[in-house]
Amino acid sequence: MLKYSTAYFYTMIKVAVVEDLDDYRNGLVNLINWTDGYECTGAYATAEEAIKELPALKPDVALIDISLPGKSGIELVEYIHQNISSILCMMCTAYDEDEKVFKALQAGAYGYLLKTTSPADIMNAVQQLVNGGAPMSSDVARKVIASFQSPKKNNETENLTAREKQVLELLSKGLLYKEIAFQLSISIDTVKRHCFNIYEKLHVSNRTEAINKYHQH
Amino acid sequence: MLKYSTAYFYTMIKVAVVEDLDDYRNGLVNLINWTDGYECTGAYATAEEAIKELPALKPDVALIDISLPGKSGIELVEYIHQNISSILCMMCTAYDEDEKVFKALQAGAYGYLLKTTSPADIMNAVQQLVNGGAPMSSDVARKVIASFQSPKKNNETENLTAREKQVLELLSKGLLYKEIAFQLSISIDTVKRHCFNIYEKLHVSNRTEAINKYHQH
DNA sequence: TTTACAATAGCACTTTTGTGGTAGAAACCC
DNA sequence: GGGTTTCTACCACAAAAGTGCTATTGTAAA
Repeated sequence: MLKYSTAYFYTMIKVAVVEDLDDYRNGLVNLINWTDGYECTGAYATAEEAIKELPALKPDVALIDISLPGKSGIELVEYIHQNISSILCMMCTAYDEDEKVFKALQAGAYGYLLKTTSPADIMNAVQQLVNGGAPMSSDVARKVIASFQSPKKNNETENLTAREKQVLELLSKGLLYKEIAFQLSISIDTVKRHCFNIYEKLHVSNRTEAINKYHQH
Repeated sequence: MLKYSTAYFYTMIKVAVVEDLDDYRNGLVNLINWTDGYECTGAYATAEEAIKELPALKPDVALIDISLPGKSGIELVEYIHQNISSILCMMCTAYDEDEKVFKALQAGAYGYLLKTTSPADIMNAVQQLVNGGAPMSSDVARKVIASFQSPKKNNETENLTAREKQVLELLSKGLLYKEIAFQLSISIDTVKRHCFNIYEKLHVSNRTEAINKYHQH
């Protein structure tokens, strides 16, 4: 490797692999090391092993099997996303695991590969990931979008007057009546009145329920 | 059209176009009508015109320019998503409008086209949309995923015991102390105690603030 | 010009919350 | 075994929230 320039070495993209099937894991490791500009800095059969070493190695990318024995790939992604967020996670999955893929993305992955993907396409996907993309199939993308779209607004909150919405907004920040009164330069009793009206309009009976309706969830 | 079989007619995918540039709009209309299996059921220069006719026509797909004069394409998507949710919206956009595209997706679109896209690829994208996909570029997909991923959990909430988390969960639903007590089969005073401890650990002083910390925001 | 509604405010009262103290039983860790 | 933490529970009190009245003002709609 050092035969080539050291400058080249420094731009190497470091990839780790977490996969329980020995053959597939070794295949990935070889593929990565054989590809110009990439090096495999770690290969693990379980999430537990990976968690021990990844924090020190900090690879750029981690290829993670979605269904690892023991601690699952999804749990591993969650751990990495929460604790070593510089690592970009890509899931490796068999067919028909849409639900799992979705959960993995939610947990912190940015893409996934089918295990049937060709070596060239695997490295394309990794490259895409590093370049700020999110390699995934179109139907998974649709699911992701659907879940991120703002939920349909409840008509009920639209019945609120501007002032009531303002009060509700402050209410949702956890302010007391007297604090809201101070902020809006009105009396506590008026704030109470607004809240009372808000609760009636939203058909709820306390601030928490009102806030929940307001935030839709 | 009816020259061909009527069965064929019934499976036609209906596409509407909302685009202010006459040439581009007409180009899309022709492209759609020339493509087997598709028909254009409406072409509008503004969102306002579209809103008048779309509820009755209910096309399968709407191609919408993202920056329409007057009511924007994003507002139109929002309207459609809220009111005629059977229509799949795809945005048409020039370059460098990532932010707008992102907002359009959030408002209810499921994909987007660059205006430089070739006729064949446009119809591919429409097909993808109808088949449950979400045609978009990889970097927009990444943005979408990033915003949908569960935010990093606050360390503070991790200090809570299992029971405290359970209480906080119920608290966040708007339940009263006595309701929580009933659900957990413990006394009201114990619930109060748990809440008191929760507030201390989270450094807050009422349920709303605790819930806000819990939900991270 | 009525009518309707929004915003304001006060008062009285009940219920719910939040704070403080104490304390026993069970589980877990050195 | 001894120490620590967690869950449980009771009491008392202060603070805040919620409910039910009434009432004035300004503004917008019919």
